[in-house]
Amino acid sequence: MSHPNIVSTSTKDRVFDAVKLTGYRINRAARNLRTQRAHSILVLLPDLANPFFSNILEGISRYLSSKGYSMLIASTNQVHTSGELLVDYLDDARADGMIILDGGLDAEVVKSLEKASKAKFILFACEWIEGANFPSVRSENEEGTRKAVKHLHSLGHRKVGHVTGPKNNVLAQARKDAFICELKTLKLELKSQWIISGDFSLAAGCIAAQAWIALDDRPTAVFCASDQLALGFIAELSRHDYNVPYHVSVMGFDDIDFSEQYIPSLTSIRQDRLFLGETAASMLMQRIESPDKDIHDHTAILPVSLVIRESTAPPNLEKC
Amino acid sequence: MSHPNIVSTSTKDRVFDAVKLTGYRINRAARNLRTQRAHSILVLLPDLANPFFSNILEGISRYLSSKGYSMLIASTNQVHTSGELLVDYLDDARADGMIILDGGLDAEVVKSLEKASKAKFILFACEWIEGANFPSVRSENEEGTRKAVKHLHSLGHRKVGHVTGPKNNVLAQARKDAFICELKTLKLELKSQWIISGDFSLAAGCIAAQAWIALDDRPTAVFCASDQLALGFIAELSRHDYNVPYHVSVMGFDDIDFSEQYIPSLTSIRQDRLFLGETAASMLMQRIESPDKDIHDHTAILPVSLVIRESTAPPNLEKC
DNA sequence: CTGAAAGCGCTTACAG
DNA sequence: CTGAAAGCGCTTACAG
Repeated sequence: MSHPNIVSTSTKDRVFDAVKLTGYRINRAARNLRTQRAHSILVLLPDLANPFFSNILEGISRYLSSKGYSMLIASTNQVHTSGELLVDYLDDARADGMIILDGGLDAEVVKSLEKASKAKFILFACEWIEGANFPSVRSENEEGTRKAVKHLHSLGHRKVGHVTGPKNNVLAQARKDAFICELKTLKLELKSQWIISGDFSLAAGCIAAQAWIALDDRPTAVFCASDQLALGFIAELSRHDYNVPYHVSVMGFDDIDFSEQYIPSLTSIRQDRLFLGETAASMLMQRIESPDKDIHDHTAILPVSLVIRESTAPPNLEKC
Repeated sequence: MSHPNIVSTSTKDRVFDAVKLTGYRINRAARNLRTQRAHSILVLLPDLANPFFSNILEGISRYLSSKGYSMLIASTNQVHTSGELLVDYLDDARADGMIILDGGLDAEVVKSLEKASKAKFILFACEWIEGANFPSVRSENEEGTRKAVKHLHSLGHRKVGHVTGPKNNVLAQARKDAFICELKTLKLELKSQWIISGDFSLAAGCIAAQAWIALDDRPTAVFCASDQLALGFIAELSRHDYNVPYHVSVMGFDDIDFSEQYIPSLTSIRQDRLFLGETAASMLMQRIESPDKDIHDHTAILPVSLVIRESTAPPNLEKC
């Protein structure tokens, strides 16, 4: 049955008839043991409860199931708290490879992954580890940030602020650096208090809004490092009777589903998370299925696009 | 190593020393083959991209990893489109059991699951199949609906509408039936056009809002079968310059993260999805680990609670 | 092209 | 309490 084309037609028919008759189902545990393949890969999320990852999972799962592979899921917290080692998934033959969506792994864990016997089959998606040499798939964070700042600039904003993601997060860092860089390119002023620290969450967006309200000299537009930040920011402003985009324009990054339905709907930078998942899965599968081939596509950077909605508008100079 | 307590201490030490020295890792494929257990369970979602399920997954995953089990994920669409059979996961020894979060499976698929050799290890969570005999875990849909209607009634609303979930969905049906029933109990009027068909999505909420706007005699409060519906409903009303709760009170069901941050924040019926996931996993594991024991807890119904926020208020009679 | 044998790495029962 | 043997159900190489 593994190689149906090398036997005669009559034998093939007899075999397939017998399969139907007896209801034979292959036993994957036996096959996995014999082939030394788990025929499954592990996807590691920072936090299973975060809906941001749903679409990426969908993309990964689609690709894997088309190749007959299963998708195992774990979250960083759990692996740590349960005392399991991440590298065990590879070493104990539970998974043939790993897609890691968490760039915030402990240095110690990263080290153990780097020297794992199956280190070649570890790939980062969305986030990545600065300094480590794992292949990765990510969005155009810099270009997306430039698009955001340019959009606000083209609306007439000259005082633009930024709410960052969590300190030490690679995405947050990349977006913040690109933000500062683009402001310089456009020769826009940047006061240090216009950069407000956050952490990608709704709650952090609320706190950032309070910081914005407390400023003497407020930016007329704010680029948030995630949509959730932006949504929380807008919500808190609204509670203090500030209107978006009338008093301040607000942008996010990600374009999650809710952004379109929020009031006001949110201008954002769209990442195609489904495609990101599919790309990650296909890159990893390529390595697993042809382990000897030298593969050159080490980092895939996927395009993002500006989605203009109601939360950004020309600055309302009289009010600011 | 499977039974460390039946050997002498000295032997035990020698074994564990050797394990450390050689870096021995158990091969799970071999263990799975020998024990005839996959040590993993499959979670089937209707749609991986739907963030509603994230917290349930987190709950399931926590419980499973505490028992040394892995979590496999698939979505109904994919299983169908890839031509795989759902029942194969059980039959080919990939999974020891299944938690199904989709009550909308084809009758044919349900039938194949019912006569599966491992049918005892299939459990429904959140949704369920009317007429089938699988164990299930669900929230108090009826009681939650009663709490919602009572809340609106106690605010003074006498004309209460409902936006339903998808036709044929068990949750939608349960909530709609309970809604009609509670209105009768409270002796409230119910016009047939006050029940608006939806499908749990943001987009359906928008369409339902248009239907509400088009009514001659509008309900002063609307109970939506999901938070996403309610959020879409509010968004669309806002685009037509209707204010919630001033022109109409709106409630949801689920209490998803965004509901707290929406403008206005959403009054809802809270389901503890994390706990639901943990309960489902624990019920299933009990069956898997003691297959001979007769287990009586066939259906677990978990409590829900009313969360009052800004989207509901006393009716504004002059405006309606 | 076909059939029988070996072996993947465990666990379990059994003999000593 | 300890050690050696059998076997889970496949796949792969090998002999016919």
